[in-house]
Amino acid sequence: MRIGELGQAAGVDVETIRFYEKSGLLPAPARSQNGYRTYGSMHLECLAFIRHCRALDIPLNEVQRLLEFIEQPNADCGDIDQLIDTQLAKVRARLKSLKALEKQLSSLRGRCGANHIASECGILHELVAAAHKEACVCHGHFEPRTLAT
Amino acid sequence: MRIGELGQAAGVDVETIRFYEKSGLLPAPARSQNGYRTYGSMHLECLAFIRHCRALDIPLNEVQRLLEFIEQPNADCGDIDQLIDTQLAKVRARLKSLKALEKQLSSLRGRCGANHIASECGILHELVAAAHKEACVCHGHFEPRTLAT
DNA sequence: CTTGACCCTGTAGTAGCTACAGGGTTTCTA
DNA sequence: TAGAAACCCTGTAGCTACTACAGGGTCAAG
Repeated sequence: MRIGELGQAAGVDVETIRFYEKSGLLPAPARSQNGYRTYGSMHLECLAFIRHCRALDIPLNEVQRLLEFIEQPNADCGDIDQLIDTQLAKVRARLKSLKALEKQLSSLRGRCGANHIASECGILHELVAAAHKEACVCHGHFEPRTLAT
Repeated sequence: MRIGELGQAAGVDVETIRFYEKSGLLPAPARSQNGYRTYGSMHLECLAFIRHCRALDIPLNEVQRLLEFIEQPNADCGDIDQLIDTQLAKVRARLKSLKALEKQLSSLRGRCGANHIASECGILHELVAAAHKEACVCHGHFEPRTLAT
């Protein structure tokens, strides 16, 4: 099948398919006489594998490694456990920081309940006040990245 | 103070500071004779404001708008509520999808508890099996993006 | 024959930084 | 004083994972 059909079958953009091929994830397929790519079911399964791993937020370079493991059934798979553990840790860390963020935003949201002009906006006041505290060098540094990963 | 001092005071990279100036968020400061930037406390507060909003995952274009509101105290601030609401909704959606992701990864992790070769890896088997199901066109499409936002 | 859909390669853009490259200025130490 | 290291400048490029052109070729249907 041609690339459009593959895309339809896997629910993936043709441009994404070409991207994966260029990235080395998806093997380059045979070409027909007019230069069009020609795919079989093996490519469809490979593409589905990639998309499934992406759904698990696994970075492309790690998906690459998993694909290599499939190619080499006798390789040691300790790294696969590690990979999933790493993903799990990342997800948990993000959950934690997002919960803190939700809490803060909710609190901030509670500061303004009705339309009025900017000078009376509780949200703005709070943001400015927070910045003022942070800009006071005797209070140390607020590390924003830590919170919002 | 010079850019390095400002960066130290706010806990921000000098390159990020230049980036913010270029992006129009941070006003361009005066320059000394040698071309070095010269900052005062107003810049420090502005920078702290930006970083605080970033910590709340507010996109830079929205931070820009908030800064404009501060400049125009008589402007209507209905949009600020909207902005925080939008952020809250985004955070909640992400929390939801990450929880589902954590659940899936935990389940997947449970499939492999000890070191063995790749052909015996429960994780790999599960990933391949999932891809096989997905690659079967009669089962419809699995939309990965929906899950992993 | 024409038109629209599909295909091709290569380039560029997204968001928010971060890291050079190449060169000028300042500060400190020997 | 000289030299080295730290700091400063502008401009460019890279990261991740796509996504969207631009410009041109191919195919199928009307």
